[in-house]
Amino acid sequence: MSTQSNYKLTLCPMTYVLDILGDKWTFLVIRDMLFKCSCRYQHFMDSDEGIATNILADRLKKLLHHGIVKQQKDPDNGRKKIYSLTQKGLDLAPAILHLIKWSGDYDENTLLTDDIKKQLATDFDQCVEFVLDHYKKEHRS
Amino acid sequence: MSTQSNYKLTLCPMTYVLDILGDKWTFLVIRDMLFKCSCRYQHFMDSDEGIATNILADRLKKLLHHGIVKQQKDPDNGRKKIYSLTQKGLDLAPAILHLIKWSGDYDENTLLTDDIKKQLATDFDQCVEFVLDHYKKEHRS
DNA sequence: TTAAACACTTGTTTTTTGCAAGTATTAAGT
DNA sequence: ACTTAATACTTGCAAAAAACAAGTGTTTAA
Repeated sequence: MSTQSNYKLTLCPMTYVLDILGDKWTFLVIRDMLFKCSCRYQHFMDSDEGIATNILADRLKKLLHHGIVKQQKDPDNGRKKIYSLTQKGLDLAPAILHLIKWSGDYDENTLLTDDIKKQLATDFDQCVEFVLDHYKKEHRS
Repeated sequence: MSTQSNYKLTLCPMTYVLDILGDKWTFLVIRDMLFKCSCRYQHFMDSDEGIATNILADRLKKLLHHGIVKQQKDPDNGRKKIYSLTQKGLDLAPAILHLIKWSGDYDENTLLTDDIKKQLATDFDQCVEFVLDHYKKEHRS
């Protein structure tokens, strides 16, 4: 970062990020897709955090509109819709994983194991790779 | 990440993160501290996004309570309070910078220069270092 | 000792969320 | 073909949170 002088001006705008992600439920929907392989409406509804159905519908619409999530019909059952992450959505993985790492460092009731905390600390990029590979594997079958 | 089997169970909990950061204004306060060297109430109030005073007071209280921000009296002027980030707060820098990088990749109206985008793409860790060094430098003077 | 700067608080309106119930579309069974 | 059920939502209403406007307490400078 050579142009030290004006990094304040150029680095700080977050409107785009916050318009899309500045909301707990949006984050949780993406988390469910990335880590729990949720891909259907009911999966998100069943999540522990208990999202309301109108909020879920709203957030999915927003995520579709922003091209973070895509939707398709289940070829085996036309009643079902399958939601999945686009590349744009997958590119959020490092940021989300960083937040998870952070919570592992500071939440005294974290559910992260010492093993995983250690891997996040020493091989962060590899952890991201692992998560993405795992996601792609699930979405081929 | 060797324990492939149950990473879903162990990686996904984000309650701690979202209780603290699952809110647009909290994020903006931290952003202002990290990138704009805001350290006083009025700085945050003056931010472009236009936070309301009661919301700002609430979020600062929350951030103090969670140990992300600390508060001290200005030795030169007892009317002023100086807010600054703790190590816990500074440790959010990589996650926030990742989100900024992401917005640079996908926001067609991004304010990030090509130069900075390139540096974020090729030397992400160095960018984090730079931001943290810059912060520490400002908070010594 | 008065006035003004700074960091808030309080009260009210508006917006968003959470909850419960209902609806539209597709599919499966008879 | 017709009924029933599954899935993915929508709608209406009460409660919570945010936005807006105004006021307050403390410190300091004149």
